[in-house]
Amino acid sequence: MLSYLQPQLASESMLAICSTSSDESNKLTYPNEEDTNVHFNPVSTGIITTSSSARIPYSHPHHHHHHHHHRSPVSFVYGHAPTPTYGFGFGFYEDMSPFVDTTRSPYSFIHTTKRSDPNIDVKLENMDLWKRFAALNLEMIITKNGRRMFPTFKVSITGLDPTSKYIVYMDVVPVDNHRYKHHNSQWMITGAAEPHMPGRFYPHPDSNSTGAQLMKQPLSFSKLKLTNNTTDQNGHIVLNSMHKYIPRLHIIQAVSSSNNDTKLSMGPLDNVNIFIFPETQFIAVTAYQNEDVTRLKIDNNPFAKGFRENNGHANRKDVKSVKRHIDDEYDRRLKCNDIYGTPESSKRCKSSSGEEDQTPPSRVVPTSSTIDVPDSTTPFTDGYENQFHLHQNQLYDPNLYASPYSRFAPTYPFTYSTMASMGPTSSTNPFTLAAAAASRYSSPYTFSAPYYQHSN
DNA sequence: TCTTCTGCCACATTTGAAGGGG
DNA sequence: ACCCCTTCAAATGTGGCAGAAG
Repeated sequence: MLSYLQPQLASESMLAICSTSSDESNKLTYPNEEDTNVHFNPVSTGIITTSSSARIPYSHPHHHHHHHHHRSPVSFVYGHAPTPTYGFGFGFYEDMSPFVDTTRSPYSFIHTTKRSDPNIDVKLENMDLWKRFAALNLEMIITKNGRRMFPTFKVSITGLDPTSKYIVYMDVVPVDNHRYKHHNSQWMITGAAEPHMPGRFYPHPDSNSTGAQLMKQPLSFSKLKLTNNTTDQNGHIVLNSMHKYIPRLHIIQAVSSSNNDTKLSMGPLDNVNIFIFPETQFIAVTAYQNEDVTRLKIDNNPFAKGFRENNGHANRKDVKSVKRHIDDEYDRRLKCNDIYGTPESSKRCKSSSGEEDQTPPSRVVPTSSTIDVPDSTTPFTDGYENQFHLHQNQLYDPNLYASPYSRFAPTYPFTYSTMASMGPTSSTNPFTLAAAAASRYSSPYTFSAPYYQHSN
């Protein structure tokens, strides 16, 4: 492995990252049980953050003494998630009781695989909604052409270097090695999982931005799509139906190329930060299994308003009713038009980014975020091709990294065909490289080594 | 038989081009 | 010319449903 690396990158840190598929390396990357002095106790009164990711001090395997100042006063317990035998609980909890209601737990564990910059913190924006779904066992529809996630994965980031540029992207990885089925209103395991198709990474539209820009407003991954089409050519994330997954957020600090200020490149893999929110776990399905999940989606997803009770499908085949509905819509638009003069109403009537309307119908007043939150997707050109083109021209300097990683790329079967036609091959695509990098310290099947943060 | 998947549908939002006023 | 707002229509995002597929 070492011989594949360019000299300047064949650092000790690279060693640690590249070899983590083994148990030995896990001990290097994660604090092991000897490092902890607090045992996980679910009955404890300790309450930790539930809306924000916990801070995990990262200690370089070979430089512990250099990084002690990064350790937070919080103690951690390293727990190996037991293999769940039934239910849809969250890892460790299944040890104690099946079908855990995650919303009642005062704990939240962070399932992070790497956090190289301890200053970076990430908060899941719509945590309340995620938790309501998690309590029901969230299902995400996957389709041949790709389906968006709902709720939308939306985060706000703090602690970035304001002037440095970052690459921010998402992927979705298996939570366990099981295939599930829904039977008698319950999820249960039916067998072993199908192999996961790795390497599909979704770069955030604002990825080519400075830390200041990225921290300015929440980052929404609303346009990410999930598919079950293994031959997908659109760069969507490929999942297996009836399998359990969790999204991951990756933040990589970019490094300026020395001879060209406008080109940036992914830094050493040391700069990778990964964040996982257990509340965002879901089972991929081609059709909803639990009607409570369906109901909650309909009630909160603006695109599904047509299925809401009072204007919903009970009347869909009633022509008169449909016409009346259309007239109502016309009236509504007229009203909207009527009050366009006031700035406030103007904003409300303007198109919003959709996921902002996640308030249940019973809740009348939207939060101030409806008005204040900028649409982070504005500069998005809505095409992976353009994104990669952007990276090719402005962000990614192939000369800097093509060589060390090109040896890794062949281990990844997937290539962006659209990307290939743009110039760089999969071996020089920064996101393919990132995928290879990420997989080296976190194979989807070995990442069941969660941390449970426990307040002191 | 049973479970899972697909295509099409009605209803809704979003987008972006075109037009108008300042 | 420019910018901001409005309008409008096409594109796109939803879950239901029936039947196909396995």
